[in-house]
Amino acid sequence: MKSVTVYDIAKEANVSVATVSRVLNNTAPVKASTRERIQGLINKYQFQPNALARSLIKKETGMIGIILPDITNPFFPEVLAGLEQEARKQGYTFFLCDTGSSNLDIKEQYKRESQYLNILLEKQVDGIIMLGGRIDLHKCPKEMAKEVAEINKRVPLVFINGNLPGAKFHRVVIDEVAGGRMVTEHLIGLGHRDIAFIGGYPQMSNTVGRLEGFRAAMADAGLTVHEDWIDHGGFSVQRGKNMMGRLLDMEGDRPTAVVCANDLVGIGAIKAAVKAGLQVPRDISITGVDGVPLAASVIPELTTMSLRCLELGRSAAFVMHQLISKSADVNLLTTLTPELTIRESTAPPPSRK
Amino acid sequence: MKSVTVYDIAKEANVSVATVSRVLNNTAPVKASTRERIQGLINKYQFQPNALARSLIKKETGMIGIILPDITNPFFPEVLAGLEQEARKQGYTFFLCDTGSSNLDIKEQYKRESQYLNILLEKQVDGIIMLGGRIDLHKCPKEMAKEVAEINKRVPLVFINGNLPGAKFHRVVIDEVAGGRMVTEHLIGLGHRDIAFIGGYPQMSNTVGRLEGFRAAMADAGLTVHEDWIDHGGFSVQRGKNMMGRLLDMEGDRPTAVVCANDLVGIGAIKAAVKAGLQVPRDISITGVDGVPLAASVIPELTTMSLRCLELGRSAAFVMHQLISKSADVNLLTTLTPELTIRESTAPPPSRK
DNA sequence: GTGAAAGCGCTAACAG
DNA sequence: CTGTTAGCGCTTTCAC
Repeated sequence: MKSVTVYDIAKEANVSVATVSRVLNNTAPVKASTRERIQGLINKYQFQPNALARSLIKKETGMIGIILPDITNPFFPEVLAGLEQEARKQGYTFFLCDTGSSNLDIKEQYKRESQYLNILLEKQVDGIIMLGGRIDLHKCPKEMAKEVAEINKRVPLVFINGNLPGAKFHRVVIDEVAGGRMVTEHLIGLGHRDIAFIGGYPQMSNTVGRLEGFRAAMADAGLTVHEDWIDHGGFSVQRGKNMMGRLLDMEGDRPTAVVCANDLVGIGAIKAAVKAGLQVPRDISITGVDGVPLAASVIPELTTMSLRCLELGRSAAFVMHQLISKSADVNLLTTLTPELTIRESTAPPPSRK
Repeated sequence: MKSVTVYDIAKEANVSVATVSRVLNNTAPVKASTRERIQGLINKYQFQPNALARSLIKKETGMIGIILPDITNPFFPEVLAGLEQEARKQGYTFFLCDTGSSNLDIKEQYKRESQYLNILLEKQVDGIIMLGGRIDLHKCPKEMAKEVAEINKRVPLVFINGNLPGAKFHRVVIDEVAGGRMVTEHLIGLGHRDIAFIGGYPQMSNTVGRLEGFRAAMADAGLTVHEDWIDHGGFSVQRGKNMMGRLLDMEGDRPTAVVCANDLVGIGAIKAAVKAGLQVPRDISITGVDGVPLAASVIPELTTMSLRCLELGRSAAFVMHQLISKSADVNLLTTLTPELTIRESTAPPPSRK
C-alpha cells in the first residue's frame, strides 16, 4: 500500500525530482519529450502529489475553516452554498466545524468554538470564517473576545453577521436594523397599528438590531409599542409556536400583526395561530426574517426579510480571498441591505367594528 | 509573523526538540521540572504544533472528506449533524465538498465529484464519505464506477444510501423498499385503493426502491396500480407542485392518496392540492419520505417515512472509524429500517357516493 | 530521562 | 533545460 512519490516517478523516468516537480506545477520549462515521459508515469501510477508536504513548504493550504453553530438551521447551509460558489473558483476547500449548539448548553458551545479555532490553526488553514456563536452576542465576555482577537493576528478572519468588542475584525453583515424597520413599515403601510414582536434572544445582537428597527419604524409612524407584546425565547419553530401561543392567550386586545425574529419562529407562529382558529393573513398578519427557501414552502407562504444568505456567503468568500492574497485596502466592513419579500402571510388588518 | 516551532521552544528551554515533542504527545516520560518548563513556554507563545508536519510523518490527518450533492437540501445537513456528533468523539474533523448540483447540469456534477475525490486524496484525508451523486444512480456508467473503485483501494470509503457496480463498497443505507412499502400500507390500511406515486427520478436507485415498495404493497393488497398515476421529475418543492398539478388535471378518476418520493415533493403536492381547492387530508391524503424537520413545520404536518438521517450519519461515522482504525470484520452493509411518522396529511378517503 | 540524526514528500534556490 | 541540495516542522529510532 506504499504510495508513490516524486522519487518513484523521477527514478523510473530517469530524471531528478526537481524535474518531476516542474511538470507537476509547471513552474519552469521542461523539454517536451521528458515532460511527456513524466506525465505518462504520473497517469500510469495515478500519482497524486501529497498536499501536506507541499503545503508544509509553501505555507499555504488552500483550506478555509468555517465555524458555525448549527448546520441544521437552514440559514447556514444557504450561506455555505454561497461561500462554496465563490471560493471554489479560487480553488479553496472547506473545513466544516459545527459546534452543534442545537443540543448543547451554551457554555459547552463556546468551549467547542475555542477547540475548533485551535484545531483550525494547527491544520494551518489559510483563513477562518465565523458565523453565529459568540460573535452574535450583544455583549461578549472580554476573555472570549480576546481569544478571537489573538487568532485574528495569526490568520485571516472574517465574521458573517457578527462582531466582537476590543478589536477590529473583517466583517460581512446584513443591516439588521434596516431589516426590522422595513418589515415593520410594510405592516404599517398595510394599515396595522397593533404590532407585536416575538422571537430571538435579547442578548443576541441580531435580535437587538431587528427589534431596534421595529421600534424605529413604530416611532416614525407615531405608534406606541406594547411592551407586553415583545417576547423573546429562541429561533426554532417550536419556540415560535410557544411564544405565539402565549401572545394569543393574553387578556385584552390582540395585535393584528406579528413581526417574528426569524423565519422558523414565523412558521411556528403561523401554526399556533391556525391552531387557535385564526386565519392567516385574514385575521392576523405574520412576518419572518431570513428568507430561507422553507419560508416559501409553508401555507400560507411567509412574507419575510431576505437576508440574502447566498450573497452573504459569496461576499465573505470574496473578502477572505482578498485577505489571503494580501490585497491592499480590504474593506473592514461589507454591509448588505436585506430585501423585503412579500408573500401571502400579510394583509390589511381585519376592519374593526 | 514567523510562527514558533518546536525548535524555538527547545532552544529557550535548553532541551532538544525530541523532548519538546515528548511533552507535546506525552509519548515518553519527561522529568517533571523540564516538562513544566517546556509547558510554560508552550503557553507563553501559544505554541500550536503544525499539524501538516505531524501528519506528514504519522500518515494520518484526522480529516474525513464528505462529498455531497447539495447542502441546501435539508436531508444532507441532517445527516451531517449525525456524522459530526459521532466523529467528533473520535477527534475527526470534516472536509466538506458540495458539488452544488442544484444549479448544475448533471455531467458537470460528476466532474466535480471526480475533482473533489482527487483533492481529498491529495489532502491525505483518512477517509471519504459519499452521499448522492453517482452512487445514487440506478445504473452508473462503468467508467464512473471504476474511478471510485480505484479510490476505494487507496483510502477507506463509505457510501451513505448508495451503491456502485463492479466492486464491493462499505455502505450504510436505509431500506428504501421497506420505506415505500410501509408508507403505502399505511394508506391502504386507512382504506385507500386509488393511490398515486410521484417524484424522484427513474434513473435513481432511491426512487426505484421506493417505487418498488409501493408496487409490492399494492400487489399484496390486491390493488392495481394506475400507471398513469406514476410520475417522476425531481425532488424539489417546485417539482412536487408541478407533478401534483398534472395529476389533478387528468381526466377521469382521481387518486385519493399520493405517495411522494420525498418530503419536499410532498410539500409541493400539498400546496398544489390546496391551490386546486382541495383539503388535505379530507379530500386527498399525501405522504412524504425523508423525515426532515421541515416536514413537521408545514400545515398540515406531513405524514412521512423518516429515513433517520441522524442515525444514518452516526452509523456512517462509526463504520468509517472502524475502517480507519483497521478493526477486523467491519460490516460491508449496514441497513437501517425507516420509521413511519404519522402526522396530519393522511386520513381515510372521502366516502364515495 | 534526554539528545542526535534521519527522515515524511515536496519545492526552491543555485549551479551547471 | 536539468540535477543537487537544503530545508518546511515534526516524530521517532537509537544511543547514551
